[in-house]
Amino acid sequence: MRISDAELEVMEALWASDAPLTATDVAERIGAGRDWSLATVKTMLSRLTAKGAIRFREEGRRYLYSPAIARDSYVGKESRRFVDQLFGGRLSPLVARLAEEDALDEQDIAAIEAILKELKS
Amino acid sequence: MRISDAELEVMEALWASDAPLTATDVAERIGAGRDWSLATVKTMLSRLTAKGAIRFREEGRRYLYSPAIARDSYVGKESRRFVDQLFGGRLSPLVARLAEEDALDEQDIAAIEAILKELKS
DNA sequence: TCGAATCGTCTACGCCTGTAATCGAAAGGC
DNA sequence: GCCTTTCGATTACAGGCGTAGACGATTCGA
Repeated sequence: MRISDAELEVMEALWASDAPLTATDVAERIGAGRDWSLATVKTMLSRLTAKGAIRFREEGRRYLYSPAIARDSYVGKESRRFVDQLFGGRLSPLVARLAEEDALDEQDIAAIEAILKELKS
Repeated sequence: MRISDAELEVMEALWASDAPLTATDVAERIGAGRDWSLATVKTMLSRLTAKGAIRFREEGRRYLYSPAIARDSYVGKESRRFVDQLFGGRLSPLVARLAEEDALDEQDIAAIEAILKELKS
Protein backbone atom coordinates (compact mmCIF):
# COMPACT_ATOMS: atom_id res chain seq x y z
CA MET A 1 0.00 0.00 0.00
CA ARG A 2 1.03 3.58 -0.58
CA ILE A 3 1.68 5.88 2.33
CA SER A 4 0.50 9.44 1.83
CA ASP A 5 2.55 12.55 2.55
CA ALA A 6 0.73 13.31 5.76
CA GLU A 7 0.93 9.70 6.89
CA LEU A 8 4.63 9.68 6.17
CA GLU A 9 5.11 12.44 8.68
CA VAL A 10 3.69 10.15 11.32
CA MET A 11 5.85 7.27 10.17
CA GLU A 12 8.93 9.44 10.48
CA ALA A 13 8.05 10.23 14.06
CA LEU A 14 7.73 6.55 14.83
CA TRP A 15 10.86 5.57 12.95
CA ALA A 16 12.83 8.26 14.74
CA SER A 17 12.01 6.91 18.17
CA ASP A 18 12.95 3.38 18.96
CA ALA A 19 10.42 3.12 21.77
CA PRO A 20 6.72 2.79 20.89
CA LEU A 21 4.75 6.02 21.10
CA THR A 22 1.24 6.96 22.13
CA ALA A 23 -0.89 9.18 19.93
CA THR A 24 -0.07 12.12 22.13
CA ASP A 25 3.65 11.39 21.88
CA VAL A 26 3.43 11.36 18.13
CA ALA A 27 1.51 14.62 18.11
CA GLU A 28 4.17 16.23 20.26
CA ARG A 29 7.02 15.07 18.06
CA ILE A 30 5.36 16.40 14.98
CA GLY A 31 4.07 19.48 16.68
CA ALA A 32 6.23 22.10 15.06
CA GLY A 33 6.07 21.82 11.30
CA ARG A 34 2.55 20.60 10.75
CA ASP A 35 0.00 22.38 12.81
CA TRP A 36 -2.22 19.40 13.42
CA SER A 37 -4.90 18.80 15.98
CA LEU A 38 -4.58 15.67 18.04
CA ALA A 39 -7.61 14.30 16.23
CA THR A 40 -5.76 14.48 12.95
CA VAL A 41 -2.84 12.53 14.30
CA LYS A 42 -5.22 9.90 15.57
CA THR A 43 -6.81 9.60 12.16
CA MET A 44 -3.38 9.06 10.63
CA LEU A 45 -2.57 6.39 13.18
CA SER A 46 -5.81 4.57 12.41
CA ARG A 47 -5.26 4.69 8.71
CA LEU A 48 -1.68 3.53 8.99
CA THR A 49 -2.81 0.67 11.19
CA ALA A 50 -5.43 -0.28 8.62
CA LYS A 51 -2.73 -0.25 5.96
CA GLY A 52 -0.52 -2.47 8.03
CA ALA A 53 2.28 0.09 8.16
CA ILE A 54 2.21 0.30 11.93
CA ARG A 55 0.88 -1.76 14.75
CA PHE A 56 0.05 -1.16 18.39
CA ARG A 57 0.10 -2.82 21.73
CA GLU A 58 -2.50 -1.86 24.30
CA GLU A 59 -1.18 -0.41 27.47
CA GLY A 60 -4.10 0.16 29.78
CA ARG A 61 -6.45 2.46 27.97
CA ARG A 62 -3.83 3.72 25.50
CA TYR A 63 -2.21 2.26 22.46
CA LEU A 64 1.52 2.16 22.00
CA TYR A 65 2.30 2.40 18.33
CA SER A 66 5.37 1.17 16.52
CA PRO A 67 6.29 0.80 12.87
CA ALA A 68 5.44 -2.49 11.21
CA ILE A 69 7.71 -1.79 8.27
CA ALA A 70 11.32 -0.67 8.31
CA ARG A 71 12.19 2.73 6.99
CA ASP A 72 14.94 1.34 4.80
CA SER A 73 12.66 -1.04 3.05
CA TYR A 74 9.94 1.51 2.52
CA VAL A 75 12.37 4.10 1.25
CA GLY A 76 13.97 1.56 -1.02
CA LYS A 77 10.69 0.66 -2.59
CA GLU A 78 9.68 4.25 -3.12
CA SER A 79 13.06 5.07 -4.60
CA ARG A 80 12.78 2.34 -7.13
CA ARG A 81 9.29 3.39 -7.98
CA PHE A 82 10.49 6.91 -8.47
CA VAL A 83 13.45 6.17 -10.73
CA ASP A 84 11.34 3.70 -12.66
CA GLN A 85 8.62 6.21 -13.22
CA LEU A 86 10.68 9.21 -14.24
CA PHE A 87 14.04 7.82 -15.34
CA GLY A 88 13.36 4.44 -16.84
CA GLY A 89 14.89 2.69 -13.87
CA ARG A 90 18.30 4.28 -14.19
CA LEU A 91 19.77 6.44 -11.51
CA SER A 92 22.25 8.33 -13.69
CA PRO A 93 19.70 10.60 -15.38
CA LEU A 94 18.49 11.63 -11.95
CA VAL A 95 22.02 12.47 -10.94
CA ALA A 96 22.45 14.41 -14.15
CA ARG A 97 19.29 16.38 -13.59
CA LEU A 98 20.14 17.32 -10.04
CA ALA A 99 23.69 18.16 -11.03
CA GLU A 100 22.37 20.51 -13.65
CA GLU A 101 20.34 22.27 -11.03
CA ASP A 102 23.27 22.65 -8.67
CA ALA A 103 21.49 20.52 -6.15
CA LEU A 104 24.68 18.66 -5.22
CA ASP A 105 27.32 20.09 -2.96
CA GLU A 106 30.92 18.97 -2.58
CA GLN A 107 30.14 16.85 0.40
CA ASP A 108 27.33 15.02 -1.27
CA ILE A 109 29.41 14.40 -4.36
CA ALA A 110 32.25 12.98 -2.32
CA ALA A 111 29.85 10.71 -0.48
CA ILE A 112 28.45 9.37 -3.71
CA GLU A 113 31.90 8.72 -5.10
CA ALA A 114 32.82 6.82 -2.00
CA ILE A 115 29.76 4.63 -2.32
CA LEU A 116 30.50 3.86 -5.93
CA LYS A 117 34.12 3.10 -5.27
CA GLU A 118 33.09 0.71 -2.55
CA LEU A 119 30.64 -0.92 -4.91
CA LYS A 120 33.26 -1.76 -7.45
CA SER A 121 35.56 -3.44 -5.01
CA MET B 1 0.43 21.95 -9.15
CA ARG B 2 1.02 18.25 -8.78
CA ILE B 3 0.57 15.91 -11.71
CA SER B 4 -0.94 12.55 -10.86
CA ASP B 5 0.36 9.19 -12.04
CA ALA B 6 -2.31 8.80 -14.67
CA GLU B 7 -1.89 12.35 -15.85
CA LEU B 8 1.85 11.81 -16.12
CA GLU B 9 1.26 9.07 -18.63
CA VAL B 10 -0.44 11.61 -20.87
CA MET B 11 2.34 14.12 -20.35
CA GLU B 12 4.89 11.53 -21.43
CA ALA B 13 3.02 10.96 -24.65
CA LEU B 14 3.05 14.67 -25.35
CA TRP B 15 6.67 15.13 -24.36
CA ALA B 16 7.70 12.23 -26.55
CA SER B 17 6.24 13.77 -29.68
CA ASP B 18 7.42 17.18 -30.73
CA ALA B 19 4.33 17.85 -32.78
CA PRO B 20 1.07 18.69 -31.00
CA LEU B 21 -1.34 15.80 -30.63
CA THR B 22 -5.10 15.38 -30.72
CA ALA B 23 -6.89 13.45 -28.01
CA THR B 24 -7.12 10.47 -30.32
CA ASP B 25 -3.39 10.63 -31.04
CA VAL B 26 -2.62 10.62 -27.37
CA ALA B 27 -4.93 7.68 -26.80
CA GLU B 28 -3.17 5.74 -29.54
CA ARG B 29 0.28 6.42 -28.18
CA ILE B 30 -0.71 5.30 -24.74
CA GLY B 31 -2.81 2.45 -25.99
CA ALA B 32 -0.69 -0.47 -24.95
CA GLY B 33 0.16 -0.25 -21.26
CA ARG B 34 -2.89 1.43 -19.84
CA ASP B 35 -6.14 0.10 -21.14
CA TRP B 36 -7.97 3.39 -21.21
CA SER B 37 -11.11 4.41 -23.00
CA LEU B 38 -10.87 7.51 -25.13
CA ALA B 39 -13.09 9.28 -22.62
CA THR B 40 -10.53 8.74 -19.93
CA VAL B 41 -7.79 10.26 -22.02
CA LYS B 42 -9.99 13.26 -22.64
CA THR B 43 -10.59 13.69 -18.96
CA MET B 44 -6.84 13.68 -18.38
CA LEU B 45 -6.35 16.28 -21.08
CA SER B 46 -8.99 18.53 -19.54
CA ARG B 47 -7.52 18.23 -16.10
CA LEU B 48 -4.00 18.88 -17.31
CA THR B 49 -5.23 21.92 -19.17
CA ALA B 50 -6.94 23.18 -16.05
CA LYS B 51 -3.69 22.67 -14.16
CA GLY B 52 -1.77 24.61 -16.76
CA ALA B 53 0.51 21.69 -17.58
CA ILE B 54 -0.56 21.57 -21.21
CA ARG B 55 -2.25 23.92 -23.63
CA PHE B 56 -4.08 23.53 -26.91
CA ARG B 57 -4.66 25.25 -30.17
CA GLU B 58 -7.96 24.76 -31.95
CA GLU B 59 -7.75 23.23 -35.34
CA GLY B 60 -11.23 23.16 -36.77
CA ARG B 61 -13.32 21.22 -34.35
CA ARG B 62 -10.37 19.47 -32.68
CA TYR B 63 -7.81 20.59 -30.19
CA LEU B 64 -4.12 20.12 -30.71
CA TYR B 65 -2.43 19.65 -27.39
CA SER B 66 1.15 20.38 -26.46
CA PRO B 67 3.02 20.52 -23.16
CA ALA B 68 3.09 23.85 -21.39
CA ILE B 69 5.93 22.77 -19.13
CA ALA B 70 9.20 21.14 -20.09
CA ARG B 71 9.88 17.62 -18.99
CA ASP B 72 13.28 18.55 -17.60
CA SER B 73 11.88 21.20 -15.37
CA TYR B 74 9.05 19.05 -14.13
CA VAL B 75 11.32 16.13 -13.49
CA GLY B 76 13.81 18.37 -11.74
CA LYS B 77 11.18 19.70 -9.38
CA GLU B 78 9.85 16.26 -8.57
CA SER B 79 13.33 14.93 -7.98
CA ARG B 80 14.11 17.64 -5.52
CA ARG B 81 10.84 17.09 -3.78
CA PHE B 82 11.62 13.41 -3.56
CA VAL B 83 15.13 13.69 -2.15
CA ASP B 84 13.97 16.40 0.20
CA GLN B 85 11.14 14.29 1.50
CA LEU B 86 12.95 11.02 2.02
CA PHE B 87 16.64 11.88 2.19
CA GLY B 88 16.86 15.30 3.74
CA GLY B 89 17.82 16.87 0.46
CA ARG B 90 20.94 14.79 -0.07
CA LEU B 91 21.35 12.48 -2.99
CA SER B 92 23.99 10.23 -1.49
CA PRO B 93 21.66 8.33 0.84
CA LEU B 94 19.48 7.54 -2.14
CA VAL B 95 22.47 6.21 -4.01
CA ALA B 96 23.44 4.19 -0.98
CA ARG B 97 19.99 2.70 -0.67
CA LEU B 98 19.76 1.69 -4.30
CA ALA B 99 23.27 0.36 -4.24
CA GLU B 100 22.36 -1.83 -1.32
CA GLU B 101 19.48 -3.24 -3.30
CA ASP B 102 21.63 -3.99 -6.32
CA ALA B 103 19.59 -1.57 -8.36
CA LEU B 104 22.66 -0.18 -10.10
CA ASP B 105 24.41 -1.93 -12.93
CA GLU B 106 27.91 -1.33 -14.25
CA GLN B 107 26.72 0.95 -16.96
CA ASP B 108 24.71 3.14 -14.66
CA ILE B 109 27.58 3.39 -12.22
CA ALA B 110 29.98 4.43 -14.94
CA ALA B 111 27.54 7.06 -16.14
CA ILE B 112 27.21 8.51 -12.69
CA GLU B 113 30.95 8.63 -12.24
CA ALA B 114 31.32 10.45 -15.52
CA ILE B 115 28.78 13.04 -14.45
CA LEU B 116 30.53 13.63 -11.17
CA LYS B 117 33.93 13.87 -12.76
CA GLU B 118 32.58 16.44 -15.18
CA LEU B 119 31.06 18.36 -12.30
CA LYS B 120 34.34 18.77 -10.55
CA SER B 121 36.16 20.16 -13.53
C1' DT C 1 -17.88 11.08 44.35
C1' DC C 2 -18.34 13.70 40.55
C1' DG C 3 -16.90 16.72 37.02
C1' DA C 4 -12.95 17.33 33.83
C1' DA C 5 -9.64 15.38 30.98
C1' DT C 6 -8.29 11.80 27.90
C1' DC C 7 -8.68 7.57 24.96
C1' DG C 8 -9.80 5.37 20.65
C1' DT C 9 -13.61 5.17 17.26
C1' DC C 10 -16.93 6.92 14.15
C1' DT C 11 -18.54 10.35 11.24
C1' DA C 12 -17.85 14.34 8.22
C1' DC C 13 -16.65 16.89 4.36
C1' DG C 14 -14.46 18.92 0.48
C1' DC C 15 -10.90 18.10 -2.86
C1' DC C 16 -8.17 14.91 -5.83
C1' DT C 17 -7.86 10.67 -8.63
C1' DG C 18 -9.02 6.94 -11.74
C1' DT C 19 -12.19 5.64 -14.77
C1' DA C 20 -15.79 6.47 -17.73
C1' DA C 21 -20.80 7.52 -19.74
C1' DT C 22 -23.64 11.02 -21.58
C1' DC C 23 -24.71 15.03 -24.25
C1' DG C 24 -25.26 18.65 -27.53
C1' DA C 25 -22.92 20.35 -31.57
C1' DA C 26 -20.67 19.75 -35.68
C1' DA C 27 -18.91 17.24 -39.65
C1' DG C 28 -18.82 13.63 -43.03
C1' DG C 29 -20.82 10.01 -45.87
C1' DC C 30 -24.27 8.72 -49.07
C1' DG D 1 -31.00 16.38 -46.57
C1' DC D 2 -30.26 12.79 -42.97
C1' DC D 3 -27.85 9.27 -40.15
C1' DT D 4 -23.57 8.17 -38.11
C1' DT D 5 -19.40 9.36 -36.25
C1' DT D 6 -16.57 12.36 -33.66
C1' DC D 7 -15.47 16.49 -30.79
C1' DG D 8 -15.01 18.74 -26.48
C1' DA D 9 -17.70 19.60 -22.23
C1' DT D 10 -20.33 18.11 -18.45
C1' DT D 11 -21.59 14.85 -15.11
C1' DA D 12 -20.76 10.64 -12.34
C1' DC D 13 -19.08 7.98 -8.80
C1' DA D 14 -16.22 5.36 -5.69
C1' DG D 15 -12.04 5.49 -3.10
C1' DG D 16 -8.04 8.17 -1.10
C1' DC D 17 -6.45 12.25 1.41
C1' DG D 18 -6.18 16.22 4.69
C1' DT D 19 -8.27 17.88 8.38
C1' DA D 20 -11.02 17.61 12.25
C1' DG D 21 -15.41 17.45 15.41
C1' DA D 22 -18.51 14.44 18.08
C1' DC D 23 -19.18 10.54 20.95
C1' DG D 24 -19.14 6.99 24.46
C1' DA D 25 -16.11 5.01 27.82
C1' DT D 26 -12.79 5.42 31.23
C1' DT D 27 -9.75 7.48 34.45
C1' DC D 28 -7.84 11.13 37.29
C1' DG D 29 -7.90 14.99 40.26
C1' DA D 30 -10.05 17.34 44.05
